Amino acid sequence: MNIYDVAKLSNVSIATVSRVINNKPGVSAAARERVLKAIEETGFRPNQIAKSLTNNKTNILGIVMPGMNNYYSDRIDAINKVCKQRGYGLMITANYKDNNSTEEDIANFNLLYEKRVDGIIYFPTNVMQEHIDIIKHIRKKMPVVITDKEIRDLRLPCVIQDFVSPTQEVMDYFIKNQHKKIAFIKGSSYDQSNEARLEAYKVALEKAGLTYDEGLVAEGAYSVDSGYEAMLEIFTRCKDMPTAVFAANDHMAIGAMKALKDKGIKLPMEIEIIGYDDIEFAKYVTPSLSTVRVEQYVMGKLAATMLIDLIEGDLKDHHEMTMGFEIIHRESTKV
Amino acid sequence: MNIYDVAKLSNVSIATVSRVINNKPGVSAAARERVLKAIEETGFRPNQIAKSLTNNKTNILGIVMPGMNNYYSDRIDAINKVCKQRGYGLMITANYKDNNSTEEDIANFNLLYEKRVDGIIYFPTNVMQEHIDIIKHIRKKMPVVITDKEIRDLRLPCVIQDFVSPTQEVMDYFIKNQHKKIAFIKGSSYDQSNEARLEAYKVALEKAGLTYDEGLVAEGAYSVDSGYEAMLEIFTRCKDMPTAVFAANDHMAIGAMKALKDKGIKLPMEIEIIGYDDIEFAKYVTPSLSTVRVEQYVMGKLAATMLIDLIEGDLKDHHEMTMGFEIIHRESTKV
DNA sequence: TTGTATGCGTTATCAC
DNA sequence: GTGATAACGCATACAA
Repeated sequence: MNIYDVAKLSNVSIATVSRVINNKPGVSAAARERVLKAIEETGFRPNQIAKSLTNNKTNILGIVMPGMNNYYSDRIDAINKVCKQRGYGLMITANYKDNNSTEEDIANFNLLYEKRVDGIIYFPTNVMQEHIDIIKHIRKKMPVVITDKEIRDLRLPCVIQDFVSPTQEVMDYFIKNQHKKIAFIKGSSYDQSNEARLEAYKVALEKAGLTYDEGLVAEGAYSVDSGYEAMLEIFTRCKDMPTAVFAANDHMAIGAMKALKDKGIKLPMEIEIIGYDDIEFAKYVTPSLSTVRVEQYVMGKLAATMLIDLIEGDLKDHHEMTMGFEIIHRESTKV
Repeated sequence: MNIYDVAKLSNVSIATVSRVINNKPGVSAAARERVLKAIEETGFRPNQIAKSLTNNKTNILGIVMPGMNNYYSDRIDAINKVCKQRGYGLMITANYKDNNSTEEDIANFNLLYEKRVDGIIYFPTNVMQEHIDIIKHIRKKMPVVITDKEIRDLRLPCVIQDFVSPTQEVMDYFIKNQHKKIAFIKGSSYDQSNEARLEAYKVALEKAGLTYDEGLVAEGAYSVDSGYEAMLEIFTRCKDMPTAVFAANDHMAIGAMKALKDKGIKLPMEIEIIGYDDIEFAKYVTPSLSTVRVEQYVMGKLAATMLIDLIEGDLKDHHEMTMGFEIIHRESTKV
């Protein structure tokens, strides 16, 4: 069933059918009626593939991301919503290889490029030269928006998540409260943002005249269990117990809290702990978890809006936004 | 940049370029080399839109779902992974209108149909006649696989989530343990599966010779907060305190636990509670939450595999699977 | 082994 | 107001 069939059924040419489909003027009421009737009766739906080929526009946005999980679901939800509101579809590609293999990311970029999506949103973790090369190539044909961080030399339009300032602010809080032994449970090191946070952690220590102790830092994999293990690891390694803990996400913070409780340590009296993300459960654990909140939903919305504006030419020059954050104090900190 | 350009650069015809791109035989080594070199140099990538138009195949799967959230993220992740492994892309459409408006679902089906995806996975909530009509139309052109439940009269290939048996089993457990007042915190009533569960709840009561008390049932919206409110609602309505609670998901169960703790009620001694989903946090709340586990990841994997098998003709007749489940007893139940 | 010509389902240009 | 027809980028049947 195509416009030829509809044309035949309604005794008009395909040009007229096309005009009716696209609500264009220049069609007599009688003809329009006949065409509409034929469409109604046959259940004809225009083939957007053919349309895309002629128009050179797919009305589809693409996403290149590490993998679908709870952390990203709000962001994706927001992007999806913006897409719908503005008449776009959404193709998602994720990286299922260990450590977010670069080749897989490249394959995903290529897939979206070959599908001729109108634009791409990229959630980077470990950005290599290969990423930069392919983005350079792709952006000649379609806009690419990046979230979380910028890429030097590329000046992509972006919605940045500032990981450094929250880390500084958390550390400032701990230091102000006389903590000398501050543990840091970091995320997977293949995600460069974690190195940035670790760096901020070190800088804050130095600024306060405290020496960096490797033993106080452990790496988790963003899961509750890994936070539990990381906390135990720090305990077995250190002679002096830490008196404060900063975890790179709430899941690990909650795992760490569990480890501390199992050891009979009182929170927040003996140890203060702060997480990251403000997941729904942060306020329901005992003690409720203090944390850093960054609005993932807003982030997705901004990125998608920026991309579509770019596609539609409403935005011409470089655009860059930075997400705000908020430290939420609950029962796992003293103040 | 298209095959004509590549053909010109390598001094061959577009047919030869096409053969090289698709790794087809009948090309001299020399010609192949020249074409490959031209592709390499120009960064040419075949336009899959054009390819789809000739082949009548997009290599894209579509999803029609209520909305992206934590509950679905595992399932989507699995589908995405299967897609990738088998060479498909994925388009996701979600329903952002209040109460999952039927019109929005229909619009999503139409979108995917117009994009000529190779097949569709549908996550139904409230199935109306309009859904049935459009699926009947669409399935003439592409396979549609449904998850969670079957639709009478349609006999779609499906991966069913049996909500009734777990409800029965949970009720049997409570009844065996001498509970007479069993509260039920149900999910949104626009999702028909919740009505099925409520029905199973009533049947179980009747079977045990207990009378159904409306006051013991409250509706939540799947969030922790709504579970908290639902629990309070039941308390204010009932003279006799319930001694057992079954919640339609873990979020609401955890909210209910919080409400109970706030009232100074001891779990599980005074009230036993069982949730649904076995989310990651179920084992980390205090007391850890007993719950019903259904493998969402497996469900997504099965559905996607079924759909692709259908598309590729590896599966010809009707296929139907039912997901297993498991009741996991932790500290919120006595046994 | 290679090339030419046709078709896929649209949109858009142009002539009527 | 209407209809032929070229074009979009590719695959492929057929000819050479």
